[in-house]
Amino acid sequence: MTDSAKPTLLVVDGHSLAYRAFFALPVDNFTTKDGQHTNGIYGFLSMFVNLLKAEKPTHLAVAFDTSRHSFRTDTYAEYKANRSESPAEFKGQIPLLQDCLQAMNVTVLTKENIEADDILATLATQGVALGYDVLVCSGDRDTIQLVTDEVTLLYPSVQGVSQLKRYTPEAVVEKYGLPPENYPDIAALVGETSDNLPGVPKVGEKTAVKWLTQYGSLDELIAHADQIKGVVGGNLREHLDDVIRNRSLNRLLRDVELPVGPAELAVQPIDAQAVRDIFARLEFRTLLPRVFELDVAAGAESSEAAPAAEAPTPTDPGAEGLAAWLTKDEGDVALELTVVGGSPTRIGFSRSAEAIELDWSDAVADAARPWLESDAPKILSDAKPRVKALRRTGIRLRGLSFDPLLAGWLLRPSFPDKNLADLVDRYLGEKLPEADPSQLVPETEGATPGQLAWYILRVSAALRDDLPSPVHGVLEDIELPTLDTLADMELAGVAVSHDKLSAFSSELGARAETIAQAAFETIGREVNLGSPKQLQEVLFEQLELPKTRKTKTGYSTDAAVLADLQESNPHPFLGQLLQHREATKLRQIVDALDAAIDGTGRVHTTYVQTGSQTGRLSSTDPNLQNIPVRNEESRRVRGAFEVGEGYETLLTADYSQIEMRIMAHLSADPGLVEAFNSGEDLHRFVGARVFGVDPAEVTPAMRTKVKAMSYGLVYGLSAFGLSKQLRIEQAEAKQLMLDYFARFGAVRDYLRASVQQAKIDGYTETIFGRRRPFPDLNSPNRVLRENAERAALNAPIQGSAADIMKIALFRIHDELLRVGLSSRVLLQIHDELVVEVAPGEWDATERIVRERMGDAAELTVPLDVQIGRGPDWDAAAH
DNA sequence: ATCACCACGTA
DNA sequence: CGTACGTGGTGATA
Repeated sequence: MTDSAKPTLLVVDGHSLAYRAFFALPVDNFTTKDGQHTNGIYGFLSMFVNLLKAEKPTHLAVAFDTSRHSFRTDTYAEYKANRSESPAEFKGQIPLLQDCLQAMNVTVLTKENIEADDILATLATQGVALGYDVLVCSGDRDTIQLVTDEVTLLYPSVQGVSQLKRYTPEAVVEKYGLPPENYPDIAALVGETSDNLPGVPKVGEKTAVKWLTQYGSLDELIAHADQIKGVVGGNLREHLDDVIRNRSLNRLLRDVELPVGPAELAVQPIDAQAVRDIFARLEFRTLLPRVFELDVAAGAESSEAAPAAEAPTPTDPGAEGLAAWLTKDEGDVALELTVVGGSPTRIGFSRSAEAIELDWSDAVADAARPWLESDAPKILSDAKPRVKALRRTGIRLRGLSFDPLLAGWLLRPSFPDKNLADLVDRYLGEKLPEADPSQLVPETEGATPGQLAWYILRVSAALRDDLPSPVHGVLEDIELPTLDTLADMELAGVAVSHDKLSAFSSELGARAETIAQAAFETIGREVNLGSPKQLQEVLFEQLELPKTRKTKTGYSTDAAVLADLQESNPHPFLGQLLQHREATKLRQIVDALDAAIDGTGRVHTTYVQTGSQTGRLSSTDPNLQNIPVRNEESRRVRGAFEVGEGYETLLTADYSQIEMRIMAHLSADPGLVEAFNSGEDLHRFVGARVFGVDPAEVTPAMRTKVKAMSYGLVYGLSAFGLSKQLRIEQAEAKQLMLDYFARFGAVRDYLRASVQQAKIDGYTETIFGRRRPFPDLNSPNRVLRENAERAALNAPIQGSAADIMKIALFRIHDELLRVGLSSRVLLQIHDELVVEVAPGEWDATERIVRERMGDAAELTVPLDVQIGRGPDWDAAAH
């Protein structure tokens, strides 16, 4: 605040300042990994933060133009007409800048047909009337007319936006020789090139000031225009109309109707989480502390500093008191289990404002067991590892009713919060007390299990309020049952033969070595064949092969590129390199898998339930969803996945063409629906339609083409991409697409409509109500927008397939348990399941798997399930 | 130690 | 200029 007790109102022209920043900052340094330019946003915010820090306004607003069209262009069509269209890269930054300001709780004002400076003029006038000191910050000279004793203009100097010159009445007089209210007169005479307002020829600032001083005002000057001598006098008389027009156009409106007045513009605390979110998206790092510092300096009651409700101090009811506490029927219970090395060590519970906690012991386990195994609803955060830990102690937890981590992912699958602390921060605006891990004796105590349970309870209530009902349905009907199933699958693991793997590894290692030596022989020196950098030297400098596809750091040496090179410029090194890559890659997979085998000969992956944006699972440590299958040799890895001891055989089951079936269902395309109901091979059927021949006459080449086209559809493939994949001319690819859509037009219509709907809703939805937001669908940045369009096209299809598989998976799991079979599901690979079948259970298991996969969803086309049987994964494939 | 990048495995 | 993932090596940073 200024020395006086007067409030200070700061009004800023966002458009003109961001525009200056846009040209002042090099775009190369301000582009996110997605390709979004941020130089204008960054430059503006940097200047803005400095401004707030220096001036400490009590009231604040930022105004923007809505378009280049305004009431001024209505009166004078050429107004600003000479300005080149502002670049799309700039325009795209404005909405994001406004998002930033919104996150900082700064009022953003715009008005149709009104320029930002008119909004500034209006607020300045109203502010003065209310007795405020006013600061106007604009890059438009016309705002000089606003300067008075109470209104100071901050104008960016030519050096850049960070340097602001203060225009007080004295400063204006010093610079222009006339008081601020006369500046528009000067401008009217001189003209304003940037606004396409021509003035009087040969008249510059000097002459204008001389005349205005002499006659006292523009009106007087015009009245005595005939007295002015010389060429300039004649020019003035000839251009009087221009001068009058200029003067009327450069007068700023001071009575624009606005939704808020200065009094409602009091500076607000920032929304810390929103600022973090948007800054993370824009990849602003250094700006974040500067903005937060500002908040604290202003003494604003920031959300960070908001007095958080105090976590209760948990009591220990003892094993005796525990059962009684748990069976009180008084509302939701959250529980937190501390797990160390896969076993429970401590357990905490919370109900409303109460919290209890106990060390884990047999007595505690026995006291809690009836409740844990009952249907009574339970809330756990990151439940899967805790469910697993309990299961290891022989307790099968039931009644899981909510997991805030899953709920948070369903709500924002693109930015999943990693842990409870993130959720507490985002949904409660509080800091979860955490022990400082860097200190042996932490200064701050971490929350105890009982307190964590209390936080889980509250954060879950907040999340429940935010979950749209279809999304809540996905949580309850799909994700929670799936979680339970995954816990069992991970615990079971899959038997993998160390002997097979180590033999294979040695073979591959020896082969890689032989190939490497031969390759070194070929090029006459030894290089690291695993280093793309060194390979580029060999290929493009030493061997002088033609340069290939560019990457960020040079030229690509990937397999597709090498194969192309081999065709155009055959060289023995290329083949050797490809073979070496194949052998080392395979060995790496084999070794990683081997290393993951536990003491009982089994490998336990971890399924990350929040691991994708579409609803699929992901698999880590090790990833068992990318085990090779595409060529004969690599399938030996699958051969190492064996039926475990005590079991009879492996069963594999997969959905055939599930994504195309979902397309048929969603688009209701009569041709595609018929294809699936006819029982004919899909690609043969489609090929027959597209090429107008009998199914029997569809050649392999035709089948390959429509197959690529069908699969490509699901990903938003372009004619360009299709031509590249099929190695055909773009024109032919284009024609293929036309022929395809001539027969299956409803597919194209559906895909178009689905993206269109997503643009309106801001998200896509699967058949079961899973949503995925797409903020970039309306982005002016073409790369960003088109990427979002393809992802949005794919999301409902891939996501619905994921939903269907999850439903089938947990129903199979549950039914196997319910009917008392020992057979168990081990792996899920998106559209495939691997099941370990106990002796004598083949028929029953096969029937359950087939039926539950087949009826997991009611579509207009059947869900086809292929089942195979064998002693190992490779042999069980059909 | 940590990160970005390339390359490559799967559905 | 084809969606969704995870892993491991290299080479540059800290």
